[in-house]
Amino acid sequence: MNKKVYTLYHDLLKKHGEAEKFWPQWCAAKKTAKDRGLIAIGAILTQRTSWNNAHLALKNLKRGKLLSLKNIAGLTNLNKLTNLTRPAGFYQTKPRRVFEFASFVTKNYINIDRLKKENLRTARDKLLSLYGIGPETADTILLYALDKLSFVIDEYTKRFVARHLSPENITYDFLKDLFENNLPKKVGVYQNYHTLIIVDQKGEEGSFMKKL
DNA sequence: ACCCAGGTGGCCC
DNA sequence: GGGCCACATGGG
Repeated sequence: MNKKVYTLYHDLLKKHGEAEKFWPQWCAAKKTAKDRGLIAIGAILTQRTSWNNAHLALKNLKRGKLLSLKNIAGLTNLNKLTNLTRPAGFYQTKPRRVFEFASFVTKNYINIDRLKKENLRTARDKLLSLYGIGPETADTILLYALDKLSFVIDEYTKRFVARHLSPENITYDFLKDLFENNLPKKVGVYQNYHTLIIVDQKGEEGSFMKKL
């Protein structure tokens, strides 16, 4: 099973090509602090929600000048944030989750580029300590917003594993280790692999990195 | 009128 | 530590 993890990656590459071609505007080297904030906010908004609905909420935030961690952290109440993110559902929890994350970044790091400089283990532990950020959202933020070496285990990854591998167990940490222990330690590989797993199941349009 | 979608925290045992 | 459950919205 071990060797097969990397083999499957090459199969996906052969079938779909580099995932980066689907989101060239967000290649690691080109990402701005704004992009990183947007990706992190999107990661929270898409929890248990179709990307289309999260996308509607992101467009509302952009229109309302709230697609900004600093602006969100500066809010005195959550009314506007709640109304703009309503399409993403869970209006009683998601706005608060976004606000808590934005406050965490601005209070402790000033901006997300400073958080990016944090040690991976420390950053992950701190993200996990925040309200509404569990392992999947933390890893999504780490891998895509901060370009850190942290593989994402989501529903698509689990289906992919069930379909192509026969893991001893399917706990989050076991599957995360399965990928991380059998791949080159390269952020580009992690990002490409995870994105291709999704593209393989639902097509390019469904990619998390769809242009806003 | 159903059913589903890149989870999470709060229960309960 | 694991198994349930509520949570909200828009699209098929």
